[in-house]
Amino acid sequence: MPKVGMEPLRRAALVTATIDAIGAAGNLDVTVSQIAKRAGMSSGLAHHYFGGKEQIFLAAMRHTLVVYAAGVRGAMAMADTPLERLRAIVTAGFSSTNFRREVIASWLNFYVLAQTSDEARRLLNIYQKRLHSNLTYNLRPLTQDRAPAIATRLCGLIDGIYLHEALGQMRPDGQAATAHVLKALDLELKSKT
Amino acid sequence: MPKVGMEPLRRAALVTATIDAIGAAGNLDVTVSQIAKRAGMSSGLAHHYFGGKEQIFLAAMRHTLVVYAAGVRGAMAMADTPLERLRAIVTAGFSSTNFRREVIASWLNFYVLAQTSDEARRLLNIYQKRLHSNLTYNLRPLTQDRAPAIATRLCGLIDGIYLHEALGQMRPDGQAATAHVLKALDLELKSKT
DNA sequence: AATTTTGTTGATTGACCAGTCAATAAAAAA
DNA sequence: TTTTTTATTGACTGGTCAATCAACAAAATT
Repeated sequence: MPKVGMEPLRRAALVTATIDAIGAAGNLDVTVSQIAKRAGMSSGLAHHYFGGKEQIFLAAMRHTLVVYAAGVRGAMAMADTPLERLRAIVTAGFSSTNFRREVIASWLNFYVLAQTSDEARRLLNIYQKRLHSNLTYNLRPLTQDRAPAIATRLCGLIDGIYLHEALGQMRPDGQAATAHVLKALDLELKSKT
Repeated sequence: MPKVGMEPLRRAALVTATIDAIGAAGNLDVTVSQIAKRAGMSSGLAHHYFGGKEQIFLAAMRHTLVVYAAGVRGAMAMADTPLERLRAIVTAGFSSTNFRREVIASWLNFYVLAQTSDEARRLLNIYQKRLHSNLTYNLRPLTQDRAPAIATRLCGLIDGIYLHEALGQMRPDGQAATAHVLKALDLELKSKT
């Protein structure tokens, strides 16, 4: 049976299976066997490729972040002005790819993981720093030295609304979420102080 | 040794021990024995009073919410105008009581618990609804029918900034957090649409 | 004084699971 | 062809832990 060149396929399968499993369980109490089964292989193989459970989680987290970053970059590339780019950043974060139940559940659990795992915290800080700096950079021409503070508020609002949608009993509504953040952006831009 | 009337004392000790233990561990992988030891009793007794692990967590969550709600009520009672009450709500949420590492860590983990436990989700929804309705009620005289939407954004911002402080490597800064939310409130109030 | 209620412990049980390992086999390299 | 590398499995081990239980003891009730 062994076909050569399986490693990347297996790793990818495990990563998406992990996100699905976390989404299904709602927490990180997911066994390696469950993940492996979902990915169509034995638990031994999962250990073989990733070494341990935490490394599987971290790989899933990295993947989530990479997908998110790619979405933001893609959306920004289509925009010509700072304002359009700001809108693109917000919209991309609430796009259907990043705003599915399983992905949201994963984020929530990564937050918790970041409290104990240095690597998880590092990854989360990269995301937060990048979001903040993307916003600041594009806010600068519009708001000068107020840009960093505004970016901080927008970051908070984005993550907060994300959280709210995650916990609300209703199906996550990316449209409404986006509209709220854009409204806040609007208010910030109109203000002179 | 058995002194009568211990039940309420034991329950209270277990609840605070649970919050401390979650804060120390950073997640819900806290054993009943650890909690019991921290509260100065045997694991059997913890089971005796609460029945099971999840119920201990839920009791801790209820306690956190009760303390939070009391803080908000207390701060609101000192205020005379809607605007002052709005400021009180925001400030109370970031007060030193609610803005300690262990409490923040507990909140984060309660978010995760809410994904699997109906009772946890119910409790969290109560908190969210109450916050939203407190804000809406006091925003109404100032902003009429825009109040609910503004309240939604403020809720999001509060929770989002709370989250950010929880995950940042620095010591949580309630002052700065409060200032950001109040600034956003200010912008919303100045806007005519 | 006898009985019931309340408080308390720590051992035990039964289940679960991460990580290891020996075994097997196809493919690639020597 | 022999050897090495890569792929794969599932059984096994050692450890952990939630929940239960028998036993003991003080206080309250009868």
